[in-house]
Amino acid sequence: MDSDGKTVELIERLARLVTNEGHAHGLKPVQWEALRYLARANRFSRTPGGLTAYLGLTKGTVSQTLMTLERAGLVEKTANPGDGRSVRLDLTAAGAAMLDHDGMATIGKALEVLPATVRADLHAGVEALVRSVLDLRSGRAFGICRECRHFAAEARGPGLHYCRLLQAPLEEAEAGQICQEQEAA
Amino acid sequence: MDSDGKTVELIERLARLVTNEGHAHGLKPVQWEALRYLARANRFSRTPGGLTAYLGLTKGTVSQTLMTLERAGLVEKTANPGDGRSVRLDLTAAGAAMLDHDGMATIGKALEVLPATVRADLHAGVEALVRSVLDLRSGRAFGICRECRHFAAEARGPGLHYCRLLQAPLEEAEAGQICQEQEAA
DNA sequence: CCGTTATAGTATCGAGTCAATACCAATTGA
DNA sequence: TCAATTGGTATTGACTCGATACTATAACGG
Repeated sequence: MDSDGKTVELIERLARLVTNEGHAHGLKPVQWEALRYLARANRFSRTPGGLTAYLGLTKGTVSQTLMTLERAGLVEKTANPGDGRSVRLDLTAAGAAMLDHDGMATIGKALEVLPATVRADLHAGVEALVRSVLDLRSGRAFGICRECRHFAAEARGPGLHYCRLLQAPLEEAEAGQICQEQEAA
Repeated sequence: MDSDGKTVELIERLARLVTNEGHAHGLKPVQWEALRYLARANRFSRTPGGLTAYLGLTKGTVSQTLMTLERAGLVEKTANPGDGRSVRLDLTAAGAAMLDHDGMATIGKALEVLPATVRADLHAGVEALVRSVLDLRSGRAFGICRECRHFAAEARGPGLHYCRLLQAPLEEAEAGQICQEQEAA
């Protein structure tokens, strides 16, 4: 029981270490998170609303963060054809290049040093914990498209998949991105 | 493929979930971290400098946060006898009571749901990772007094320990607190 | 069709974080 | 004794963040 308390303390500490990494290159932790999200999310999820749900913040806050990133030339907004209310977000070349200097690489390096079994256990444990927290909070999983129950593999020919929920064709590359709507198969 | 990369993404997500918990009762995430630190740290470490090292921030920032907490009546400052520069920090009764509403309990709840083996593996993994990151960054461990190489158990009689580094007697309760100076035995 | 309601996003405000810089007072030490 | 170090505060500017209020587009129900 108190072992759980210790675990919580360690997780708290780890979280602080992670946000500490987020102050490189004049950006803020949340701005890095936004860039990383936009690099990983599919076109249905690269919107202010998607980012808001991912970060668990209010839309006003996220709107401000995106304005800052747009002013800095790291993110581009384009109107969403088909829904005049919605905005499509994309990393600019500068935004993508910025990710090469992502401080989270430090965490990756610290991970590499650990024995393979510890890494595997850690991965499984964090995955289970994230799922568990999201459950408690009824948050979205933001899992990978391919692992979704709405995903129809090769429904339109070789390498041409389909999303039954959004009724949209999916290219091979998109199947590996994260999606707002994802629900485990 | 890059299983480590996925782990880093999960850790990033977990860190975000943790900071999301930090907005209860009108406090900010960092303020909660300060309260938790002050509840766990021994008297040698309950100073602005100790908190600064723990959080990995600059001393100016921490000074501001402490002023806010002091104004809110959650933290008390007293002069440190023996060193006129230093300030001793203590939780007030209100500060200690505030910790009963700590949002990190949500993480603890999410943890409880997991199978015991997963919890144990997670604990070991996070512990190893935190250590590894601190190593890379040459940060202090802030481990528990009793597990320090400067700790002399029962050096002054039953339940009366001693710190060889600070040359100070330690009561039983203090042996379980975290310390700024801690170095693994 | 038209009005109601829901959805996507922006505007503004106030409190606070945060790094950077500059600063002060007490301590250390050559 | 007088410089360097250490512990902490003050100030500034950019930004986060929740709250609230607002606009515009879309969906729906009669």
